[in-house]
Amino acid sequence: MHDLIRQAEALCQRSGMAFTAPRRRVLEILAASETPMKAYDLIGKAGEGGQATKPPTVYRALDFLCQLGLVHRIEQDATFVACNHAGHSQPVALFVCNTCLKATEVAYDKVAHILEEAAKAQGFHLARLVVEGRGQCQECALAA
Amino acid sequence: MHDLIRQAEALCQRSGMAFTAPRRRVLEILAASETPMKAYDLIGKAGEGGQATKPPTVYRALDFLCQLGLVHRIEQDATFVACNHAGHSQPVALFVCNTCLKATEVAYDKVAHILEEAAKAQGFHLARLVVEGRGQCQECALAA
DNA sequence: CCTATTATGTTATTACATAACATTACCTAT
DNA sequence: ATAGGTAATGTTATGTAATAACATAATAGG
Repeated sequence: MHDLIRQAEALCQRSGMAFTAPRRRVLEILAASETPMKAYDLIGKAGEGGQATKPPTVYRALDFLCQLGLVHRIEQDATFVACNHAGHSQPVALFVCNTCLKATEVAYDKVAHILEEAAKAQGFHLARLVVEGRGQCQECALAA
Repeated sequence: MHDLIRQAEALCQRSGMAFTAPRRRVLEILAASETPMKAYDLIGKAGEGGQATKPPTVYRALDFLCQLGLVHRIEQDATFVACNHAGHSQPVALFVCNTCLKATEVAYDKVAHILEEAAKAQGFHLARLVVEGRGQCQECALAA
């Protein structure tokens, strides 16, 4: 979990990007969270000493972290989650449990490939792909 | 294009649901649009005689139409598009062109299947799947 | 040290969506 | 026919998500 912060530092160093205080705080909060978070929950906690901060501060940090692949945005419900496989940004699918709300991250190379082919068959060139699911995770299924 | 309206009528009749005026108007506007529309564009046009109406009116109609599979919500940018394959709601992927903004709908049974297997391998039971893409369509690629 | 660049701070606003409650339309059982 | 239930719409207000626009500060390269 602190791994993620160290990886972020390393990644920024290599790319010549600044791992500034707001970026660090947003990533720390997300990394510490069990579940994906809404932007305004972050806004309420990402200031100095856990205080509230302003929306643009958080949204800019999120944009930055998403571009680096350190954070993923879940489009279905506009939430954000820290990435497990920090850095090496392979395509991932995100499955969110309707019960515990935790997100499971899954690599999906083969699927991406099939979709690219399907798109290509229609002459469509894919630049970005979003694959998300909702359902029930194993733990919650067993608990039920 | 009026096909879609007729299919909607038939579908509602069969299911015992009412194809009311606001639902019809929202579907008509979406069916006539080349590109996916934002909710507030619909709110500006879905009233009697093309006048503006209130948000809940439109959001309720959209929920209804989405549940019936007559309309799809594109999660990436919170837009709505009329469905081509009205009624028989097989899973679809939506590819949006960054240039002309039109959405291409593609069936993806095989992909859905693979993803279900991938999820199952982690004990995750998928209830809903979102597959969306961004890129460039054939026409815009040729025009460039 | 100056200046271009990159990032943050700040204020205000725009865009997206729903809660809560009142009202209307329609069906059906008596 | 009509009372009562159900499903849908109308209405008001508010909650939630995101960005525009401009000012200020930090930093790196010449």
